[in-house]
Amino acid sequence: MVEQPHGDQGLQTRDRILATAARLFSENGYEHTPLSQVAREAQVSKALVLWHFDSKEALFRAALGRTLEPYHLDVEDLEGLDERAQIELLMDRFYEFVRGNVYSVRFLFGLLIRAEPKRDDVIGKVSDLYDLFRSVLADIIERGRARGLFRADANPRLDASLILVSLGGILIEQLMRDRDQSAELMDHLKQTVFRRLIV
Amino acid sequence: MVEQPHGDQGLQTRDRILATAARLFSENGYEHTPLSQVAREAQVSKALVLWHFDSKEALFRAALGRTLEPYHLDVEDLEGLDERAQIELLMDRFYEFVRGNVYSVRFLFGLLIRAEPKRDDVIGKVSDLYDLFRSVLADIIERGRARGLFRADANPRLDASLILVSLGGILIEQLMRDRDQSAELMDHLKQTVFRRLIV
DNA sequence: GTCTATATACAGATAGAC
DNA sequence: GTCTATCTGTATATAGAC
Repeated sequence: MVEQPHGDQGLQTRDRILATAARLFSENGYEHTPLSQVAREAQVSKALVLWHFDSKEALFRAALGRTLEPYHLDVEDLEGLDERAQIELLMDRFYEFVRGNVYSVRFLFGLLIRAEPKRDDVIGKVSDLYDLFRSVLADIIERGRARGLFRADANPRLDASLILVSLGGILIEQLMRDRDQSAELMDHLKQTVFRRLIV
Repeated sequence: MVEQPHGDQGLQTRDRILATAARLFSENGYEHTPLSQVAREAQVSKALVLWHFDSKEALFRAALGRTLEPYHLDVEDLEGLDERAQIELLMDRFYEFVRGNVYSVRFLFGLLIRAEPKRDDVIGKVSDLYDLFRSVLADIIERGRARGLFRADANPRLDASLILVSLGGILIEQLMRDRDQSAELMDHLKQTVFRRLIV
């Protein structure tokens, strides 16, 4: 896509369109968000939306970038904690992130699970994040084992994966069902994890 | 919807339309399945589809019923097995069912996770199945504990829930990612579960 | 019951004035 | 940059012949 030169007014408007699109795509999905709605809620005409972004698909990609911005894994503040506390912190962070980004998580999930258009774009990004999370967890488990804090028969790769899929399962339980027992389940998962890991 | 009287030919055709719709909705979702495609692949006209089913939505509901037919939980053959084997059998059955019904699972999942039309219809059915599965698991754990096979500190309700969400997590991992490590993870989950439960 | 032909609505996208 | 007006395609649904 070619970036036209914009004045201040243009940037402002373009940004408002983008923010509106990101919100609507997150809330209602690509299919259920007509350009007319984006235009209306951004208080511009359809034609202007398509002037800034060449097509609905281009708009989607741009909005996706914005939606994914808060998705990253911050590991800097893990230092100084023992391995158990590190794992616990990561699990809590995952949980809180999901709770704080329900709309976009639901949206991305829909993209990944369905045959929605252009899921290939996002699948790489989310996959990378997932793999990063897992490898960070596995490294922590490995270190804990080397230090003698965790059991010798801990399996860093599989234990990390199991923690992740369990977190994922709690997340979808939370996304799909009314009655939210996720806090209780999180506690129980932690107990189970550490009972398995800790010597 | 009013059921018109049909002759043999009508029933046959109606059934073919229904089967085609169920397959296409499962494969591509409601939004990506125009009536024209249903009609073409069922080798009838669009008008006939709408003669048998009053609207696309009515067709969807009818097809959904058919899609959900294989979704049930058979617990009769659990008798005679000890509690560990019962749990293992249920986990395997869940796993195999998902692998054998990828399309419809993916479809239902999409319905549940997204704001697709009429998800309320299906959510009850799937929710019931989920609750049934969990209560069956919880009962087995409770019995195993009473028998002294499982640890006294086993928590039937939470342990059952954790098994279920972990299974669910493995399932989505399997649905979303290319590299399929689900068999390995299933094994590891079982080990972890029984290490936690067994005395 | 099944068809062809058509009505109606709305989507994404373009043309051209300002 | 931003608009109004319009094009074009395709969707669901209906009318009416057979």
